[in-house]
Amino acid sequence: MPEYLPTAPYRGTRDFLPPEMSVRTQVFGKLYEVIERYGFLRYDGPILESAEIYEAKSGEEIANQQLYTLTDRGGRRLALRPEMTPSVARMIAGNAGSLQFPVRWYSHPNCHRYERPQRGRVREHWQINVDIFGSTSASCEIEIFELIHDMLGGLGASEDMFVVRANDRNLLSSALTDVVGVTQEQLPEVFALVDRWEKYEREKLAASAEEIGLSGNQFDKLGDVLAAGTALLDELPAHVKDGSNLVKVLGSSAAGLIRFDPMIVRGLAYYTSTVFEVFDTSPENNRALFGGGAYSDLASLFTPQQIPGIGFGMGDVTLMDFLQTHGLLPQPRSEVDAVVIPVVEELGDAARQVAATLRRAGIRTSVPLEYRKLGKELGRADKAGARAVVIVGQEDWDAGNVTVRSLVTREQRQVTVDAAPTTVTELLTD
RNA sequence: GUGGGUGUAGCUCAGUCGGUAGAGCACCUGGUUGUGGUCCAGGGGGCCGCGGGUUCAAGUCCCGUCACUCACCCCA
Repeated sequence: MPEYLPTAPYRGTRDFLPPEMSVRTQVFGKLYEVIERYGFLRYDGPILESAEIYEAKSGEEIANQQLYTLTDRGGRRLALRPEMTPSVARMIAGNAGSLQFPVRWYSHPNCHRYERPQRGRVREHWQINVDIFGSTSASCEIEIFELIHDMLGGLGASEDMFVVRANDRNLLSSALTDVVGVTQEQLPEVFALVDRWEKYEREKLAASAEEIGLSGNQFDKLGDVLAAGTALLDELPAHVKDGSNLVKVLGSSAAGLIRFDPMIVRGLAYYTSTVFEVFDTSPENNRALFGGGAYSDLASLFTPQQIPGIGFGMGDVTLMDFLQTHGLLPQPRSEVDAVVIPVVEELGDAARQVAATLRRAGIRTSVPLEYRKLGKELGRADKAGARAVVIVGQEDWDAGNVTVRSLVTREQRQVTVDAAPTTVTELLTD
């Protein structure tokens, strides 16, 4: 008995069969269109990168536990990219001399992380990355927030289906040190505590706070700060607020695009000021849909030139969950619009000639690759999603005619060969 | 890495007290030599995840293992 290899894809990766691929193509095609409407240009890069570029900035978890690494034949340590930001930082740094900043770039790479798969998380995901490099203006934040709303809106989402929660790490730092009295040394740990504030029960949070060295009083004050919303801003020093792009956004006509939320922190180490996460408002998807933030000096690994930026990554897994939950997934496209069927095997050549005229008219057309009886082919054409067939029979063909039949209404018409494309088009546009 | 759930036909699943492997859908053929979706008749398909144990006998009970899945950790 021979041993066969498994047909299932590698754990945490997915095959995209044509129906699913069709849905994805439509969804992402729409997103590309919206993004490009803002003037963003698409780029791409290698899936393999030097492992070093992830070890400094991506955060310990990704580098130590989630990175797929390998050594090439020359002994170089490589990694499958777990995210796109270090790659694009490398590209920007390497080409900074010839770019006119600020630049708007986007990409749609597949990224790999070695993790345990579950809802909203796999080992290979496709992530749309959108970034603006070379500007620290608050207009960048505003444009990114507008774009997020337009992207989700373009997919059919209404404003009540999602919320953009935004924070500024500098505002939070100030609140923690100036209002709660957290020391500089405690700050990273308190950030981590804030990050899980919503997930843990109060006792668990209190225990963590005590471990960090916060008093009971400070812990209560921390809770007040995180729940304060925009009222928190009144308690912060003027120079901190003056330096915050997010405060500028909140004072602009774009304020309605976001909800200020001191609880948003995000794990990635390179964010330095604005951070945001987009949440599905339906309870089934409690995880953040996607998120991003601003960084003051992303390319420091590659160049002394300081290049700031802001951007976000939108993963396909959580996005598809969101669209499915809200009934926003498009239908897969049919295989073809029309099928040309020869009634007898000898008319196969004639059928191909007719099909060629339909294709020249832009009609997606197939001809059966193996001869079958007409009745069978009509059924197969219908199943393939064709809405029209062209029947090529001996008597018709001898007279220069074919029969065009609608698979929807069952009407059929005898027309000349030359008139077939127009007749099919009429049926398809009805 | 930790914990729970589930593995039977291509898909969804049933399988009682351990006693020869089932249904629906899908697929193929015929009824119908140039007209499909309905209907009728027939047919192909199974290492019951894998390995071991108990038993006269295991899809069923026990142990192990792998896979899938959900949650934790973390993150898109």
